[in-house]
Amino acid sequence: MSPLNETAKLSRRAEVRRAQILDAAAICFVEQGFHGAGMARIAEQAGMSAGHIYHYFENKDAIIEALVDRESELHSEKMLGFHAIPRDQLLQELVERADEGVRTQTDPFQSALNLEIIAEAQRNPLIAEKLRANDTETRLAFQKLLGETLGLSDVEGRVELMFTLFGGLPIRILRNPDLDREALLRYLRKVIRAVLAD
Amino acid sequence: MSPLNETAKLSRRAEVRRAQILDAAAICFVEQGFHGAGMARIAEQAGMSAGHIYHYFENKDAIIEALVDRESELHSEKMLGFHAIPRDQLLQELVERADEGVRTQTDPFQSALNLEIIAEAQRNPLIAEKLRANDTETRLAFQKLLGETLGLSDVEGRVELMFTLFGGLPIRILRNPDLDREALLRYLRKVIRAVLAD
DNA sequence: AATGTTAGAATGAACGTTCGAAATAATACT
DNA sequence: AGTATTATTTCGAACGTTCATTCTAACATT
Repeated sequence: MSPLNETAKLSRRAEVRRAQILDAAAICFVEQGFHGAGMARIAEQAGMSAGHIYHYFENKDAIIEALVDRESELHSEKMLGFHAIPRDQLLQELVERADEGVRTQTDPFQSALNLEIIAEAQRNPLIAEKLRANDTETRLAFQKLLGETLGLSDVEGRVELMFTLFGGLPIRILRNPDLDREALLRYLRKVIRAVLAD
Repeated sequence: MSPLNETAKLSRRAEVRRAQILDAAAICFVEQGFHGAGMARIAEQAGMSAGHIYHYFENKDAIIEALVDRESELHSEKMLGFHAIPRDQLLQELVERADEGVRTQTDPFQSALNLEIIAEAQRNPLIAEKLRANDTETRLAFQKLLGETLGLSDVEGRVELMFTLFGGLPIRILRNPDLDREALLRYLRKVIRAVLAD
């Protein structure tokens, strides 16, 4: 075995463990909140002792930081995926994918985790910075998409409106769990067309 | 002094004290979150001892409950205010008052407090119920407004979209503190017209 | 004097974190 | 190959701190 192989194996092992902890932490944070979830509870969910978590994360804060990084990456990937769509199908695709966005953003687990991260960002400057960096990245990418591919002007306002709308869905589903997604979608599609039309 | 007068005076006194505590708690919750803010810190901000707060509130949970009640009432009043507008001015008014809504919902203190309440609602069923009751009340009132005053059909979807949009602003301002409110407003007004048109 | 009001120390529970030892895996040596 | 040695992983008990809450006694007001 080459040293490279060994290190890679060890790293992979550690990565699996880290992912295990992050999965457990996500569940606990959703159920009890970041401050409500104790390390003991997270450890139990991850199937290891509390003390052992500290071999993979410096402290509790580091766990939520890693969790935010992981979520940010997923979010970025989704957003950057739009760039692969040919320009003559883009508007149509955006309208049609609206319901996928609604489904994701109103998913009980995902929306709860999003809100938990948002709440933490309010008093943890590092988390806030991570969210803002991710927002800037995806916002500029979407602006570029609307400007270059669809040839729109005044892209800042259009993107802010779309981001406000989809970003607001987790709160919406919390305030009205019986939300009629289809009724909302009818007007959401109308809004997308109105905002992304010249 | 009549007993009535005495009781009224005492009640008023107690009400002032309660309001003092709620004001202090709101500040602390915004700064450190519900779980991060200690009773000692709240007491200091309110200008009294920690133990004394328990003469006005049974426990810490009761404070946030009262705070949510107070915010809900303010929210309801604002929403119900639209009913006083004559029908031929309503659409115009709604479009024009959009910037007032944006200002309120993106105000640093107010939006932070809103998000704090949202976060607490995620794991405190009583708070969640209060938010949902308030949402149902204001949602139905707004649906009635659109249906009866503007004569619109399919009001559920229209209202859900508008509520998602304004409700999403606190998250938006957190993710992008440099949000260009004017740019957003240009499209927000467009959306209001598109959603509230027949 | 009596009743209502306040302060702040005391209490007990919960939590994040540390630590030393036990178990397990990996490596070296005969 | 089989044993000895070293390294790594894992555990769970112990520590120190923090925090909500209670309690007792002092203070003010009527």
